[in-house]
This record gives sequence, structure tokens and C-alpha cells, in this order.
Amino acid sequence: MTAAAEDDLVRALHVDRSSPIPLYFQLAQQLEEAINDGRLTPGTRIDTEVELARQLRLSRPTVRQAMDYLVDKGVIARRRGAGTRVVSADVRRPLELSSLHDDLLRSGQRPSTQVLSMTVEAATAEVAQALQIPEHSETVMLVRLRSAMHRPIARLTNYLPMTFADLTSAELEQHGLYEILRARGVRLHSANQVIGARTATTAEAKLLDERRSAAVLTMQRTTLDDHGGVVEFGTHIYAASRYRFEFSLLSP
Amino acid sequence: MTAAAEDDLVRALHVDRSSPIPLYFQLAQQLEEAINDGRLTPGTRIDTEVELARQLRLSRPTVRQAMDYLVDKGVIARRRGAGTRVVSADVRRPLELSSLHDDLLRSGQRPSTQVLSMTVEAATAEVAQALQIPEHSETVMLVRLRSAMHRPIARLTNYLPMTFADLTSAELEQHGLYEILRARGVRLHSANQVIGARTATTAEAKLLDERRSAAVLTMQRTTLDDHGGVVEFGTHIYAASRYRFEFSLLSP
DNA sequence: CAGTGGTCTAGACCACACC
DNA sequence: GTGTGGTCTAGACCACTGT
Repeated sequence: MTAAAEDDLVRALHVDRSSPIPLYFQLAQQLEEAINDGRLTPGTRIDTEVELARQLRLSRPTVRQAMDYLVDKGVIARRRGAGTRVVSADVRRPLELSSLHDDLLRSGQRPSTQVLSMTVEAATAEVAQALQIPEHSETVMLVRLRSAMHRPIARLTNYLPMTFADLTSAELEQHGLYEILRARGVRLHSANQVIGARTATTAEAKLLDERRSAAVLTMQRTTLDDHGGVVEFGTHIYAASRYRFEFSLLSP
Repeated sequence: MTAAAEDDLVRALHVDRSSPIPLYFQLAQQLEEAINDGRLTPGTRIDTEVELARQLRLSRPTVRQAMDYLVDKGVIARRRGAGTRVVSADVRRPLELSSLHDDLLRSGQRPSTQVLSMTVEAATAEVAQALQIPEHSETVMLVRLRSAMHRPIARLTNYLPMTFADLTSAELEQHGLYEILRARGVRLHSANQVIGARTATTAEAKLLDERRSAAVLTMQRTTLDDHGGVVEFGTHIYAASRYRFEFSLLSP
């Protein structure tokens, strides 16, 4: 990137003080756009915090907050004494808490869902521990078959608190589970995941349209809300020949 | 948690202004310890930023920086108007950029490494693209067998720039690859990963001490330094019967 | 040595959650 | 309302990087 091009970019930056969007966020968005557009290429040095603050008539902490946000996202890197540089266009936020439904939607795969069963079950030891409820107490067990491009890709088994016993199949076949939870006011906070693999049972292979003894990816997930309560426990299998977990992660 | 216990905790908090450790970090560490100790349990309300600032004679932005750090780590959650609460003791940072060697070390599994081969190879199209170098140019190809508790658990295949052609087997059998890179001044920044599964070939099953056609986890990883350059590309397989990827992730 | 990011202060006003 | 976190300012000094 030439100095002239950098100048152009700086001139293009602006903040709207009457907007309800925070100033730091406006700046971060514009820088990120420039990076994704290719107007700022990997390795390019970005103006210093003080310089940007002067140009945009912001305080340095505000500019810094924008930078912090982008560093956290992994798109820029700062080195004391050396400046701030664009890292890479293709580093994404470290593995967001998203559902398979949303993932497939984003990649344009037209997901569809079939509810195989929805029953009330006594919690096994494993489920009870995961949901932090007494063993043998009642839980909602939900089994869904998720397909993409009209081919089955995953069998999703979820255990939910009895508060969600009123979920309907229609609802579940129309929206992702997380989407439904959010619509009900649940604030998802974090999840613990375990990803493994094993060979499919005969029934599983048939269900997922895979050959006998094909490898399947397994994933178990416990989702928490922001009060620390368990929202959901799931144990899922994915057709390994057609599904992968892709994500970026940042250095500690 | 009782109000008295909370008071005790607050009295226990302190900052050492002569320490080279940043004040915000000292505070964050103490709060995190209290959470991990169980002195602060999930759901407990933490003092407000203003109150903590007053007690510790810090400015509010400094206290806030400590809170930000813990929110980012996922151990506390803030809600405007509602206060700050401890979320959970077992949410960890979203999947750190660490090596299998370090992971095994941490879980007390005594990893050992055997270098199966280390050669200079012409880059295939896949490797060239991953390393951002021309096709057919030279790269260092490294194949290692990683064992835990005296049983093989993964075959690791890495491609490195020719700068690392002087790595020795002795070095590689003693330390993790990331450890070696860091010692050479490489600053790891982020990685893109793809986790999948397939059935093992006969040779792979034998190498990993698994039964024929067992499922193996596959992982491909491209690691970047903080200038946006590619440090390493790896394509690995793991014995699925004895290895899982475990991690936490935070809501976007 | 000069320049850069890292940390810190002492205030301020606002939007939202909860009572 | 009242209290909380969310945002913002205008400075300051220090530690590290690269020349």
C-alpha cells in the first residue's frame, strides 16, 4: 500500500457524532471494512492511535477502544514501539457460539429439519450431571435430523429443562434451537464442547445416508446462560464425509 | 454467598503499586482466583466498578479494564443496570492456540515424540497454497508420532518454510513445535483449523495401535504470526478412541 | 534516540434494568 | 426514581522497538 492510498483511506474515515452507534464502533467498522475490501492489505501499517485521534477529533482512549476491538477479533496486531499492522483478511472470530442451522444458512446450504421425536424422559446420570439437576428427574428430550441440500447431515439429540416442554415440532422444523431460545429471552453466554469421532452404528449410517461403519464426528455441548445456569445439553453426530468443524483461534 | 463473606473478600483485595504487574491485571487475577477457589460462586453479584475503584483507590477505567479482561475470558458477565455476576467456574478461554504436546503436558499425560521423518519436499498445490509460496518450491516436511502414556495417539505432519531446515530430531523429540518456534522469536498470532473424521488406512491404524478401519479425527491447521505471515501448515490424525478436542466458546 | 503502544487518572453524561 | 454499566474526554508517564 502506498502512502497516497493510506492518505486516501484516512480521509475516508469519519465519525458521525449524532449517530447512536458508539464512536469507537464506527471507527472499528470502517477499519474492518477497509481490511475486508482490500484497501488495507495484510502487513500494512495503520496510523498510530494518537494520529488517528487527531484526525478524527476523538480522544486517544476512544481510538484505542476501537483498536482493542479489532485486536480481539484478530484482524490487527499491535507491537509496542513498532506500531499496528493489519494481520490477515481471513482470520475470523474464534469459533462463535452458533448452531449448525445458522452455520448452514450462512454458507447458503438451505438447512431443513425433521423432528424425529420429542419426549419427556428421566435424566440419566450423564444428562443429570450436565444439566445440573437430580438424577431421574424429568427432562425434555429432543431428537432432530438436520439435512442440507436435501441430504441428511446430522442427528441432533438435545436435553432441555421442563420449561421448554411446550416447544412444538412446527416451531423446531422452522427455526434453529438457539434462535428459538433467544426469542424466548434466553441469553446464551458460553458453551463447553467436546468433539470426537467413532464409527457409525448400522442404524446411524442408514439415517445419515452413509456407508456401513463410516466414521462420524461426535459433538457434545453444554450451553450456559449468562447467569451461569445450564440451558441445554446436546449430544450429536455428523456425517464426517460431508461435514467439518472450521474455525479460527487466537493466541492466548 | 453472604454479605459478610463478600465483605471479607473485598477486604482481601489489594493492589501493589510498586509491582511491575499492571494494576488492572492484579485485580483481575485476584477476582479470578476467588472465583476458582469458590470464594465467589456462580451467580454472586460483584461490587460495582465505582465501589471497587473507591475501595482500592483506583480509577474507574482501571477497574473496568480488569472487568473487561474477565468478561473476555467468560468468567463474569455484566448487564447494564443489573450489575456484574460470576458466571461459572468451568468456562475457560475459547480454545487457545496450543499444541498437542502442551495439552498433554497440562493434563499430566507425559507426552513423548518420535520423529518419523524430516525431509525437504517440493510443495504440492495444497501445501503451496496453505504456506502462500509458489507450487513446487521447497519446504521442510516433518512427520512425528506423538504418544501419551507410552501409547501412540497422533501422527503429526507439518510443512514449514525452509528457514527451519536446521531443526534437529533431538530438539523435536524434546520440545513441542510451538515451543521451539516461540524460542526462535516467532510470535504466534492465530490459526485456522478444520476438524473432521474418516476411517483410518491399514497403515495408519497400525501406527496408532487402533483396530482396522477405526475412526480417526483429522485436523488441518494453518498458523500465522502477527505480521500475517504463514508459520506452519499441518495435517494431523488422532486416535479417536483416546483423543477428543475439548474447549469452551463464548457467545459472539 | 525518537516514536509507539501500555497503563493510568479524575472526572463526565447517557441508556438501560429494576424496584 | 435510583443505580448500574456503556461511552467519552484530555490529559500524563512509562516501557519497549527499531534506528
